[in-house]
Amino acid sequence: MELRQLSQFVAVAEMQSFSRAAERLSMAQPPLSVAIRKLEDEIGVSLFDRGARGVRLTDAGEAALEAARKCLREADEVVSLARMAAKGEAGLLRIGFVGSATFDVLPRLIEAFSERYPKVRLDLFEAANLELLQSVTNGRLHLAILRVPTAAPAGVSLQLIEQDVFCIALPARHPMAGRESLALAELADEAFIGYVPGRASTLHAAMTQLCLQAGIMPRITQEGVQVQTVIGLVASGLGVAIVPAIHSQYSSRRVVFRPIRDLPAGSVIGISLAYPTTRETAAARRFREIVRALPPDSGMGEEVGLPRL
Amino acid sequence: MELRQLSQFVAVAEMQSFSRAAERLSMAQPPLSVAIRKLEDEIGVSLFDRGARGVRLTDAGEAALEAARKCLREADEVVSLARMAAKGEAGLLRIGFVGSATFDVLPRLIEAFSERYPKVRLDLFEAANLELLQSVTNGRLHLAILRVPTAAPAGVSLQLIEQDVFCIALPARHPMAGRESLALAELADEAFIGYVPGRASTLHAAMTQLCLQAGIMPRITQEGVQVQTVIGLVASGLGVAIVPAIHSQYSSRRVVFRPIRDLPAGSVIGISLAYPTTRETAAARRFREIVRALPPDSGMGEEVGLPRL
DNA sequence: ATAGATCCATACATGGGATGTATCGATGGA
DNA sequence: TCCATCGATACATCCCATGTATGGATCTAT
Repeated sequence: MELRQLSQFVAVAEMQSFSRAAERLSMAQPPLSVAIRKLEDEIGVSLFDRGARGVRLTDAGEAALEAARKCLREADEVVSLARMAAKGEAGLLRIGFVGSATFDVLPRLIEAFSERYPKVRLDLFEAANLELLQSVTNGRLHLAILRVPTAAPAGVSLQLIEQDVFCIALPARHPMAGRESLALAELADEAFIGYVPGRASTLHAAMTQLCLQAGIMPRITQEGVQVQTVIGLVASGLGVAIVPAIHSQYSSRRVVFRPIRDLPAGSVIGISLAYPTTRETAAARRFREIVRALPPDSGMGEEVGLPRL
Repeated sequence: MELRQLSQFVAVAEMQSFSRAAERLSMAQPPLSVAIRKLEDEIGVSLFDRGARGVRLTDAGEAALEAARKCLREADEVVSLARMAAKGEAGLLRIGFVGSATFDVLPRLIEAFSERYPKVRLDLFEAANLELLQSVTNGRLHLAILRVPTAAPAGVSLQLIEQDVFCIALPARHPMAGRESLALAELADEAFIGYVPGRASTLHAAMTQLCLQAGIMPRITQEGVQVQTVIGLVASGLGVAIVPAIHSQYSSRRVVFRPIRDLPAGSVIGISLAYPTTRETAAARRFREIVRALPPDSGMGEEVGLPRL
């Protein structure tokens, strides 16, 4: 059985006539009769009752008609999906992300991308920066959303999604909570909430370097992996923390966020997209296009004079 | 594009090799390569990355693979449905029924039939006896479940589903409610709930004949179409009624049912299946087989000495 | 009632395409 | 460096889908 026969079957069923169906199919009537007869022979049941004034579907034909239409639609879908996938408008996209992205970046990107390319299935995996970069390198992931600055291995490129600066998070009852801005040196004697070096290594490294440049050695009493966890510990009054300013818009009354005065120019953090420089799939390129077109989120970053990366 | 090409595409995708796929398809490798190449040309995108150690699906191929499998399954479904429909195991069955059937017969039959032949869609229509018989005659209905005795037109046969006898329904507070059985003559002066002649003509005629044979002329004060309605009127104390004994098992405390003493042998009522003697569809025959095999419902009919029709 | 129109089936010829055989070229492993 | 493996190419063959011509059955109209 072939699709051609199914088209012919549907045409005859809809036209209720071999002659008119043949006309619609741009073919002569006799070969159409032969083709339908062969189809019937193959299935083993007759699909039409032949009358002198046209044909009518048998019960078997009636039962098979819908399935035949569905089969033809599915065949069109094969072509459509293949063509769309070649343009990156269908298929599968495996994206890894760091925990920080779940907070704001990931839902925004997914919503924007899925609206534009609904036929692309997104498979999402959470992991740490290092593992994400490895997965992009060996092809297990098409894209990764990770913390920068980070050292990208050869063959992996980075595209900035969103840049940000550090700010200070203080408990609302902290003596310095009323100040408009703070220098890091003023916090030299405070208890700090830091980042777990292994699992939030980018933030850990950036914070350490920032403190080094400010000439302080922070006394770290607690460590968190997620920024939200760190802020939660600050809210509990356990200490102060250095956090990405973007997080300032989502927090409780128990915490205040203050810009860092005299922030060194190089201490910029952000979220980037990692993608294979070569072997990038079409869908991944579409995703990057969406990211590029998306307006950046308006956090505190711009208020505090966000430098360009 | 043809189903053969889709099978070949799926085979190559699953085997990840042209040679092995060709073997599975019982064909030589070169024509398989040519066929896939033609498919790719037609779609306009390449489906495989050819390597020296086999082939791998491209993103487009990956996206199209599932649709291709679904298309092939649907093609099988076409054959399967046609064959099953020819045996009456799939397709559509239009069945008409009288209101009395909704009460017990219809749900039992539908459940039994649908369990055995789940691929047959049942379309159900309620109508009166006369209209049902016309619809069976002109083919609008494949089967009809109706009240007997009835005069079937030429070309329509009847198959008994369930036979029953009349019994007396009395309000529970009626003076004669305590009697074990009643003769119709004893009710000569009672107010009767009857049946609307036009819309419950079989019951009306059977009741009329029964009273005629008993030598009484019932004083009918109310009329109902549905037996349940008539019983409801009896429950309200508006009179007594002659109803099919099968209904005795489903009623309230306000009504009692008593056998009719000296019931004439010919006064048997029932529910039958009407079907076209010729031009009966296979599915209709399957339905009648199910009906024949189904055990009869155990109502009061047997207790009062149900005669055979 | 009969002639014509309509519609599907049959018979036969033809051309395109699916398949097979033989062979080549490329790639990876020993 | 040689060999094995795998897919691509070239060419021949045969099947089958299609077209043309025609027959047979049924319905309609005069």
